[in-house]
Amino acid sequence: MDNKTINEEKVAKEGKSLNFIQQIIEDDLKNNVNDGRVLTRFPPEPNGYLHIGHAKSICLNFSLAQQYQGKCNLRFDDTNPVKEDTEYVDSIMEDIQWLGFQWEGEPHYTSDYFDQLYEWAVKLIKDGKAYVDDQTAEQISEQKKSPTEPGIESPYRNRSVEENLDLFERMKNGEFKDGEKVLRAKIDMNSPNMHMRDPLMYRIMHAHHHRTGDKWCIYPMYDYAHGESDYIEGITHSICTLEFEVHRPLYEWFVENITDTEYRPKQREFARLNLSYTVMSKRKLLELVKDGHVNGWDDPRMPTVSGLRRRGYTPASIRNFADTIGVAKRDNVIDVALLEHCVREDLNKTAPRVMAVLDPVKVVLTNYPEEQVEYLTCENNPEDPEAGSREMPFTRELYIERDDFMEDAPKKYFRMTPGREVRLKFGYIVMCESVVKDANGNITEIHCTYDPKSKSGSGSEESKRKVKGTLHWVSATESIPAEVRIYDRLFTDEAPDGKKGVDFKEFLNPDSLKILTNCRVEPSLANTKAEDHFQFQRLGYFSTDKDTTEGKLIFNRTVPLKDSWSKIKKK
RNA sequence: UGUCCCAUGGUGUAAUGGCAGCACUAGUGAUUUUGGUUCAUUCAGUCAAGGUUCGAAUCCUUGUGGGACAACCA
Repeated sequence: MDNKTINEEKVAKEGKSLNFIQQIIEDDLKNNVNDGRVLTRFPPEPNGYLHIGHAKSICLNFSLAQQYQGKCNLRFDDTNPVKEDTEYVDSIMEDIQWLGFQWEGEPHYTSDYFDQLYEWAVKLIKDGKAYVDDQTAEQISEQKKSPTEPGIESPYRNRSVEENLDLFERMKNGEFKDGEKVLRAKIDMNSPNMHMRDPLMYRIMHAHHHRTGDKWCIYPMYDYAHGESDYIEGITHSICTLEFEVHRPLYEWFVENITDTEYRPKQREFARLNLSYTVMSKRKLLELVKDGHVNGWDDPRMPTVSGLRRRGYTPASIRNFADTIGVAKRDNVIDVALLEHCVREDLNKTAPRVMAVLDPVKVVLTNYPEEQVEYLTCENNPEDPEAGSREMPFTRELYIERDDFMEDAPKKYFRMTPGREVRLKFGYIVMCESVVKDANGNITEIHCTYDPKSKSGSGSEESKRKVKGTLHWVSATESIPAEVRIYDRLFTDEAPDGKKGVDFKEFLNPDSLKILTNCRVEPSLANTKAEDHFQFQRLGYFSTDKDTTEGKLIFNRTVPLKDSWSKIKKK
């Protein structure tokens, strides 16, 4: 498929400037660094579902590869068996492909490299650059001291190579319990960079690994495994988020001390995505799921890839979003309005227009023949001439939106009110003559007359008459019932997790989900399938939910249309 | 009283010593059988002080502000 985004086209057309990572790559290419190859990688830990922040990283890594005739690997960073599971492996692969990307060859796993990593650890021991420490986690942590004071060397730091080799092998063979021993790199306990104060390389974990089973009871730490894995795969540009910046010297130390070639993978860091009105940390998202504030990881209010997908976001809109927000090193909070803009921009061009009435009130055309069903031609998408048209039934009894009628309307109300003409989209001009109310004064029926000569597209004088309002509608007798789920932002505060001492759940929006069960949609929607996208005329973009069955249609509102009327109304 | 990173309209991002631009948001107007779209248009920015230079958002110095780092997590 063509993954070119709107922005990439703009770059080509306008010669837009490069982000700092593209500049680094172009410099490397110019200097023939690593033979002018570009190989990036997306390295998730399979311990949860992907969110929009991961999507940014995915788009970055895969797009860079595409742009520079390179490749992008997928590598599952599975060095901690107690947190990881194949369930996540599968969902991650599905999300990446749904976004429109394909990794190079088979997926890789850090666990594929456990043998090699072990061998290199042995080499580091032999070179006097690693040692086995018998101390507890607490002791080791204490000796590291704080960033402002020098650390203390472990009493086991100067064990002989032979003893270290023997102990490390016995660690591997399962002779010790969890926590009894670790392997540490021998670097510098006085380094101002805490990560260089003899970091752990291996810990003992008698745990079942989702891929290597019970083969191993020692597992490498991220810092040791990541750079070496990049090295094994021949990654040229290892792009990660800002918090790993201080890890970089260690990343380079590990690669430097096992290689005898010129090649070096290059770690570079960019600022992670933050979205207003959203939390992004795995821990908090998990909390929302576990405590039942949302209905699972793919709840349409979640910022997960699967949640956005179910909400009705398209892959193109997310790719475009990632492109539009750019890549830089300063901390940022992107306005969710930009995400919403991106999906409207895409759906406006692609989503078929249909008629749906979410809060119906009955309209009776008193001068329209009973029993008559007339089929009106409706344009599927004014933005896309190729989209064609469909026929929609028009009858004496109709439904319109309760919001679209007012008994005493202000001047600027361009909808139905007694004595003012409005057009029913694709149909006739009608005028309200009277209303019928129940005992409580609620309107139950609106009686109108229609102008038979005003039919849309008939070419008559009356059909060309301008009236101020155009309403959407469905036939009362021919339309079908549906449930519509209206979503609002999950949090009421711009920065729900940015408040010290306040739990982010304090800011949960109690009205983030409204379920409307009384909706009516035009009959052409009878055969809609999950993940179909529509514009409900005048209302917004909607997507068919996966819970839809033959007898029960369910739609999710992706995002409402921009609405200048609600702003006028407030004034 | 450490090391590292960062600082451009409300938000995000460009300008690589030479006209501070683009997008989103907000406002206004035109078009419109969607109060949508589209088009036009307005508001709004270089953290501060000093230095180098013909010329500084950009280079230097010193501040100020924000962030990361002290998991047997990644």
